[in-house]
Amino acid sequence: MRWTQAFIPTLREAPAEADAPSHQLLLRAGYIRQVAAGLYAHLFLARKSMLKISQIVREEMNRIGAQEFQLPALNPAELWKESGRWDKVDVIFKFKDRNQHDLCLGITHEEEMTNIARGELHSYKQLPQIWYQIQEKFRDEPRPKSGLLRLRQFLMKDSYSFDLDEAGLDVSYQKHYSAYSNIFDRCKLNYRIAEAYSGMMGGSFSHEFMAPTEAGEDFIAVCDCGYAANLERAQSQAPPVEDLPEAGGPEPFPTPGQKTIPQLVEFTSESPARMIKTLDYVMESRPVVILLRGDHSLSETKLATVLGTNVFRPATPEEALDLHGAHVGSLGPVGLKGVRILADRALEGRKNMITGANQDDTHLRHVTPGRDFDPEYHDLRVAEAGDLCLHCGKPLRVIKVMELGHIFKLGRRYSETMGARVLDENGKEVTLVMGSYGIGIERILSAAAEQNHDADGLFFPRPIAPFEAIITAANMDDAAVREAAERIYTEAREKSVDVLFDDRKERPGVKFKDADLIGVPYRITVGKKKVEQGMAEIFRRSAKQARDVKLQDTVSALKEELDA
RNA sequence: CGGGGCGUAGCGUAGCCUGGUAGCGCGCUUGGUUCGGGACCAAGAGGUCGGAGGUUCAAAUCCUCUCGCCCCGACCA
Repeated sequence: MRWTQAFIPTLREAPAEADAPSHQLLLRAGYIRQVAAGLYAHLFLARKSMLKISQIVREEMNRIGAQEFQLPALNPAELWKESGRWDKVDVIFKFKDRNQHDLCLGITHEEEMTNIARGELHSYKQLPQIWYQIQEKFRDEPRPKSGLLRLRQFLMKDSYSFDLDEAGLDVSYQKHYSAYSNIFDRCKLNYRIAEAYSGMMGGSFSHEFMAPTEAGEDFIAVCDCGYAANLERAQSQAPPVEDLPEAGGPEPFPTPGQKTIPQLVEFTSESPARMIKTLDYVMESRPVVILLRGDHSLSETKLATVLGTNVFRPATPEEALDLHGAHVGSLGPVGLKGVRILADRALEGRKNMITGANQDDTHLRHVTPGRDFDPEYHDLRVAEAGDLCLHCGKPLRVIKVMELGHIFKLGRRYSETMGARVLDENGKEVTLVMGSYGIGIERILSAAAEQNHDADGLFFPRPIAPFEAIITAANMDDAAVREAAERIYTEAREKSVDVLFDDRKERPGVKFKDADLIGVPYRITVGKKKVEQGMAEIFRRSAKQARDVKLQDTVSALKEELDA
C-alpha cells in the first residue's frame, strides 16, 4: 500500500477528550475516530490490526477443535426471558420491533448457543462440542471510557463448550486455557493469568487473562511464586500483629465525638490494627454484623460467597441504631444477641483490641474475639499489597490490569434452566455441562498500545501491527532515492511483506515523525547519501536502532529480522 | 445515577468575569524556495461560537432549559 493512496489521518496533537495513552495515540495515529461515547469508527489501520488479531484468535481456536459460527447479534427476547437474564442484566440494549416484539442486542450468547445445543445435540456421541464466533457485542455500559478500553459496541470472541460431565468440562476448559495463552503470547502481550471471582456457581471457577497497564480498571494480587488472583477474591494472610497481653475483660472508656477509625487512631494513639471495625449489613431483612480489623476493608464479593447470595445491602443508620442501641461510630460486637456475626480471619486469635461499646461516645478496650463475643470466621477482606502469600509466604504485590479474556466454568447454569440434555451411553438423560469463554479483541489492541508506546508514538509487535514495515523515501523528488524505494517496495510485495510505502512528497522530518507514530515495527529508510553508497537503513522502532544494509539485500535482511 | 470539568474552523486553543457580532498556532489550497527528524516566504479557503428560549438597541460573552463529550465514584452478565 502506498501512503498517497491510503487514508491515515495522523494528528500532531491529541484531541482533548483523550486521556489514556492508548486512546490518545490511536487517535493521533489515525486508527480510530469517535462516533459517540463508547462507539468508535475503526479506520484503515485499526481494521487492519483487528483483522490480524482476529486471525490469530481464529487459528488458535481452530487448533483446539473449536468450530466457528456466526449467530445474529440481534436477538429475540424469548430466550433471554427464559434464562432469566432479560430482567436481571441491566446493560442489555432492549427495544421493540414494528410488531411490538421485544428484541435485544447480544451482550454474549449463552442463550442462543444453548438453544442450538438443546435442539441439535441428542447423544453423548456428539460430545464434546466447542462453538465460537467473533462478533460485535453490545452493552449499555453506564460509563464507557478510555477509548477502546470500555466500549458499548465491541468485537468479542466468545466460545461455548458442551460436555457430558465435569471431567469433560475440565478438558474443554484446559483447552481454552492453553489456546488463550497461545493467543496472548502470539500477540506479544505482557499478561498474567489470575484466579477470578466464581460467583455463586458452587465448585465452578474462572480465570482472567490480565494485561498489566496503568489504564486498567482491575487489580490483581500477584506473587513471585506464580500465584495471581483478582483482588476481589485473592486470598492471603495479613502480616502478624503483635498483641498486648490480655488484661481483664472489656472496659468502657469515653471517646466523645470519635466516630471513625482514623479519628480513633488519632484519639487513642493506638494502631488501627488493634481496632475492630463493625459494619452492619442486611440480608433478607435480617441484620448481619461484619467485623474487620481497623485497617482492613470488606470485600463484598467474598461476603456474597459466604452469604450464598448477592442480595444484601449495608444497613441504614436507623437499622444500626436499632440493633446496637448506639449510633454509627460506636458500634461493636460485644453484648449483641440473636444476630449473625461474621468476622474476618485476621481477627482470629487476636486479643486486647478496641471496638465500639454500643453506647454513644464510648468504646471498649481489652476486647478479645472468641472470649467476649463468638463470631463465625471467614475470609472477608480485600487483600492488600504486603499480605503474605498462602502458597509460599512471600509478600504479595498488587498491580493494575486490563481484562483481556475470561474463561469460565458455567456448569449447568444455562443447560439446566433451558433444558439442554442428551442421552448418555446408558440411555439416561443428562444435562449438558457448559463453559463459556471470552476475549475482547479491541482490548488486545489497546493493551498492546498501552504496553508498546513512547513519547513519539506506537510500536506494535509484528503479528498485530497493521503493517510489518514502512518504507520511508526521504525525498521523492530525488530520482535515485525514488527509484531505489520503488524497487524495494516491489520486491517486498513480491516476498509477501506487508509493507506501507511512504511515497508522499513530504519533508523527511514529517515522514519520520509519522513513521514513529503509527505503530509499524520496522522502517526502511531510503535517503540520498546512503543510496549513493548503495545502502539503505533498517530501523527497528521499538529500540530505535538502525543498521545499514546493501540496497539489493534490504528486503531479505528485513525478512530475516521479521522472522527472527 | 451522584460529584466535577468541558463544548469557539479538521486538531489544539484565546476571547466569556467587565455584552459592541471572532483571534492565534497547527493542518488544508495555490505559487515559489527548501529537502535525514513535524521548514520558510507570499496569497487564500474554512466558523449558524453544541442547540433552543429569554434579557438587551446589541449576546460567544448575562439568565433559563436542553443535548453532547471527558474524568472520579456507584454499577459491571
